[in-house]
Amino acid sequence: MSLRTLSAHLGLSMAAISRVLSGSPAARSIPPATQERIFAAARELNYRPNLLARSLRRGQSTSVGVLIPDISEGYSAHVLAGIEETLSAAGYTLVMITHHYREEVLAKSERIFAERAVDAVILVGTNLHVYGTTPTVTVSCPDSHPGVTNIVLDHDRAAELALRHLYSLGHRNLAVIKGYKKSSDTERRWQSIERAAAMLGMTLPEERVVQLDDEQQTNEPGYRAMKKLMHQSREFSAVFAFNDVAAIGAIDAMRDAGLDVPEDVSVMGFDDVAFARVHRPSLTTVRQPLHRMGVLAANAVLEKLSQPGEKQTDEVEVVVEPELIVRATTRAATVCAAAEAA
Amino acid sequence: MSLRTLSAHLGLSMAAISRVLSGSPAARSIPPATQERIFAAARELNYRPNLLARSLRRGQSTSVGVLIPDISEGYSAHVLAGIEETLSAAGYTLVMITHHYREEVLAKSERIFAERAVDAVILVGTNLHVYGTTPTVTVSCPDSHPGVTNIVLDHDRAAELALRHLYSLGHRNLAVIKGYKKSSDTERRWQSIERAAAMLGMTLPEERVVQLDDEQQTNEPGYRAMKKLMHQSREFSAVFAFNDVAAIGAIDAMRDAGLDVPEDVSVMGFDDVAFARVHRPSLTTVRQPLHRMGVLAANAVLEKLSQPGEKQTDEVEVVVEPELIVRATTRAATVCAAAEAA
DNA sequence: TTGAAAGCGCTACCAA
DNA sequence: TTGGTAGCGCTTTCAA
Repeated sequence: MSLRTLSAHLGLSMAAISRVLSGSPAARSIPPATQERIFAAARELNYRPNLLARSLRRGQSTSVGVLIPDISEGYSAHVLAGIEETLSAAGYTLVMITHHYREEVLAKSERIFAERAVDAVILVGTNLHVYGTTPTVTVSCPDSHPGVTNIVLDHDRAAELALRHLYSLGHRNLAVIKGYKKSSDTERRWQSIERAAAMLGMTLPEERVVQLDDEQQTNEPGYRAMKKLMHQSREFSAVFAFNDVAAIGAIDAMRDAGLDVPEDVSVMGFDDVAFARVHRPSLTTVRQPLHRMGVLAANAVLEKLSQPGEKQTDEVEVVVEPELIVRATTRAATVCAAAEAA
Repeated sequence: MSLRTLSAHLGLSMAAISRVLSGSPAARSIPPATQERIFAAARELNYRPNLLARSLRRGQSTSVGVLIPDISEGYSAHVLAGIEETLSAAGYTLVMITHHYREEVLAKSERIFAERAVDAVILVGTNLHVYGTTPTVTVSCPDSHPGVTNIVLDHDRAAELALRHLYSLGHRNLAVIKGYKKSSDTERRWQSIERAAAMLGMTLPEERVVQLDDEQQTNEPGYRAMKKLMHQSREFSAVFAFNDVAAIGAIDAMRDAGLDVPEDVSVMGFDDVAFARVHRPSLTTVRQPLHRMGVLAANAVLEKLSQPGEKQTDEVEVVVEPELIVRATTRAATVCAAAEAA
């Protein structure tokens, strides 16, 4: 079922039919009666324009490349859902690549996006690679780049919310589980935590800081990190984990070591993924509006595509606000821990 | 950077270059020296073939349509990850549509897949819609269809594993939370449960059966279902939930009603999604090899595409085996419950 | 061993 | 108001 067949069937030129069916402005000069006839025939013969051909001709594919670390759980999935909803409602298709932090995939992504002629690229939780002149939007990218819109959480605010909460509960000796070194938020978040700690007069000695050794979205990296932390120090009454899964892993490790959460130690997660609320004890955490960040990224792409030619060269940051979600893993520092701090 | 520019640059015909770069068999008759020259130039000038043009010409797009209920958590995400890994390793791209069980989206999906000229379609957890002659693979589709390969769990075996486990712990009075009515596994699973119950001599009176009222992947539908169940009957010592999130919702509802799991009631989940292990108490559940089901679906697609012409007309079922994962939410029936059953 | 040219299905320019 | 036609970038047949 191509335009040619339809044209033969209707006795009209392919040009006329194309104009009507693709909603071209030139269709205004075609009488309503003819238009109706065309629509009817298209419906009846079940005609679907071939988007490959249209894309080739128009030089745009109505598709957007999306590069994410993973889909199977948590962070990326929430963002991706927001992106998918928004872009597919606008008629776009995603060319999705998951990289699992592997260099080869990241390198190959550029080639794939170029071959598929995507109109724009969205990078989620990934350090920026080069995509030439393709309009680019990033989510949680650590650095700014000319012409790139970056959707980021206000990490300073997030760290402040978390630490103020712990401080107000009497916690002075904080331990931190930093993110996996390749995760895009790791450095930025850490700097914000240092700043907030300094502001509140909380110290963060080296032995109370550990780092996730894997990006794996299970509790294991958090479990290992906590083991290591407890080996280095016992002088903490609260732990701030890089994300919710790590927090849960940490809780498991402490339980196995005979420590109760929140009785002995308070734990703070990050992200507020779906199971944070469902976990027992339910997780106190800092919510990132992940779904909305996906929507914002998609909208930024759509905006860029709606005004072609206007090559922006300055970097734009869209900052979203975190939210403190207080649940069951944080409570007032025990007398003992408070005494230590004094 | 098109073939034409490359051709001009090399002083060779587009035909020759195309043959070499696309790995056509006809390239064998081109001397290695020339081939090397072509590869070098392509690399140097950063040439990427336009896949839109190639697809148009070849009549195949190296893309596969994937229709899933949702991406943000659990079931679909695990399957999707398996599909994505396998197909992207084979050079395919996904055209992904999430339908959230909405009829309009399901209807529109056919049009989108046709327009994007996907080579095949994979439907996950979705009742089959019509995709004409496009090679189709389904995951957990309730019915069989001519020419369609269906990847399914052995539900009879799954129900038997679960019920035998509960039976062996002394449970006789079982309650069941059926799946959301639109979920593709609901009916099939329910029939298997009835069969297994009959086999073991366990009864399933109406008042001990409830149904999820939403497909939402949170604990709320399970919470509501359990509330309703407790309103209808208290004569059960074990609950078999349709999936893990529902099981967790049910546990919450029982806790709020003063019942302890597993002390008073045993709970059995389904799927073994990531947080089932992490939840406290950790969930006894029937594991579906979701990731592998995704891989199998993708492989079935690749196989179909590798042997064109061979139109299969008989339905093929690929049956995968469930696995009983015993954790902390099931234990021996209390004396009281056992006495009631006697 | 290499090249010329047709044509995949569509859109957009120019002409009528 | 409508139609003819060139051409998007590629592959592949046929000819040399």
